[in-house]
Amino acid sequence: MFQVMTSLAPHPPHRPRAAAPVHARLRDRIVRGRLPPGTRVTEAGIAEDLGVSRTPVREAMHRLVRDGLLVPVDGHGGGRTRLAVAPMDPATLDQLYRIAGVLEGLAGRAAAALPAGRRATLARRLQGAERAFRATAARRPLDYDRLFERHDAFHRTLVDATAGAELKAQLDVIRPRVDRYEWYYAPLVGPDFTATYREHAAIIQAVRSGTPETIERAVRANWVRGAARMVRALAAAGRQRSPASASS
Amino acid sequence: MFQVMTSLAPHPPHRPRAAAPVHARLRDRIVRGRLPPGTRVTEAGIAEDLGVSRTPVREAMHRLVRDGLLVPVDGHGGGRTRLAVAPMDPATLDQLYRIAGVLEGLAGRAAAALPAGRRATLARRLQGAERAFRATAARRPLDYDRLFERHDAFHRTLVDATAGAELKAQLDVIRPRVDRYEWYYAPLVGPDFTATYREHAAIIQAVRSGTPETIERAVRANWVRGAARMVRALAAAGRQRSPASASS
DNA sequence: GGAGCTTGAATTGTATACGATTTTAGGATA
DNA sequence: TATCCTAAAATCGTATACAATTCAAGCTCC
Repeated sequence: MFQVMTSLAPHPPHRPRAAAPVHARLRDRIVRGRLPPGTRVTEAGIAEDLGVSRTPVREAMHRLVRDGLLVPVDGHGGGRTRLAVAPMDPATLDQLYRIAGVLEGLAGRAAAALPAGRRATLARRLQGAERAFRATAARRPLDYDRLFERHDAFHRTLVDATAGAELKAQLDVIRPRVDRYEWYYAPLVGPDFTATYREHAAIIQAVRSGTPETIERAVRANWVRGAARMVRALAAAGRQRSPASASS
Repeated sequence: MFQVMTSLAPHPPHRPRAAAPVHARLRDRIVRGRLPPGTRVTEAGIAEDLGVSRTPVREAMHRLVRDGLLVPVDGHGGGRTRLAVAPMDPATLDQLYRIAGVLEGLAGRAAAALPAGRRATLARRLQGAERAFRATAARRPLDYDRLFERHDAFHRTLVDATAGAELKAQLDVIRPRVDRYEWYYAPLVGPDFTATYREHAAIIQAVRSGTPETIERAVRANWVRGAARMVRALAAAGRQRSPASASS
């Protein structure tokens, strides 16, 4: 009887839309690593933690399963589904980034069909987003939180201007997972981002005056090569840790 | 007290997994057109109709929103979300098919990386699926239900053999919507499917001995041209109905 | 001392009660 | 007759109760 409204509004006996905030908070916790891969998550636990009943938590957890951030765990044959934070591995990373690449590539193609004025505007906006990204990447100490936002903003600028509602929705489905890998492993890839600069510049140039194929190729290359960089950095970090773990 | 167990098992007081069947049944009703676009759907109505409580219905409806088969309707500013069966229009059709094209194209690329034996097996299986498709398409009267299954089987054969789990999941997200358009408009496109035969043959040939790019192009062309055929047939049907509606 | 069984705790899935807000129908009035 | 106001119905979001199943620990028996 005492855990009601421990977290939100002052006293309203009715809190509309608790499910959305719960989903957002849980998603962020997973994406930012506060809930590491493999962590078991229970409805009652989260409900008590966030001060709401199981109902909205349940809804949020089902959405997170669809987002690919929670996965059913255990064989436990015909029983109910126990959930845990989805694992992370290089193979999944590669798949995810290729998917993001073809989807965003498809969005990019549409830039070539834009009227000249809007196309130029888009190129200018991308240039601005890229300038902000580079500025943040050049700062020391490196603020990876802000850098993540800037990088996201660059890609969103392109997608918002070119993708239809269906494509945006489709991109929204994988974005949380992609974001999680970005959040975890960007520090391993940095602090040198010249390869990213080059690829972003190619995208901007293609948007400015390229064919649909040129734009698509540039966008896809950025994602595929980004994944490769990340996998390489991951393997390097693993090699570094490997001997240490053998000695201890 | 009397509407309990009006529909399912003999007497089990507990029906595990009511949500999944509800989702499946509702999805099929929408895909097959028994719930036409624009139909308003309420939790209580479906619950009574299927003989379960609102809870699993609510879960199913939320999934259907994510599937894009139900959409929030009405402005009604800050209120709750009223749901209706999503509308259908040529622009959405085009977007969806392009998305399916790039995703399945990405899957197809992986066929080129298969060991020679499995690659040949896949080509043979595709050939078999295509043969079954053509046989069904040649029968009169045309059984569009069966034809739908055969067509689906061809594409599934490719995807199952080449796509990773992430890509399959991504394809599952748009499949219901694509299926709905197929179901509604395939009869308008038929009964001549020679263009589809040609494109499928190109896919099989590319899978047999093409480069990743060749395969991807063939798969994408099939989807993009399929959408174009459907939009054209739709416009033709509209032109036919248009004068009639003006006269009546 | 070890293996199998039994009981209890934990957890999910479903049903239902309740509150709040929007929509809509009906009536009164200008 | 049209419009505005009022009240009731409809509907969604949340909380909670209950059923059922699984997992684990402890106990008994060989």
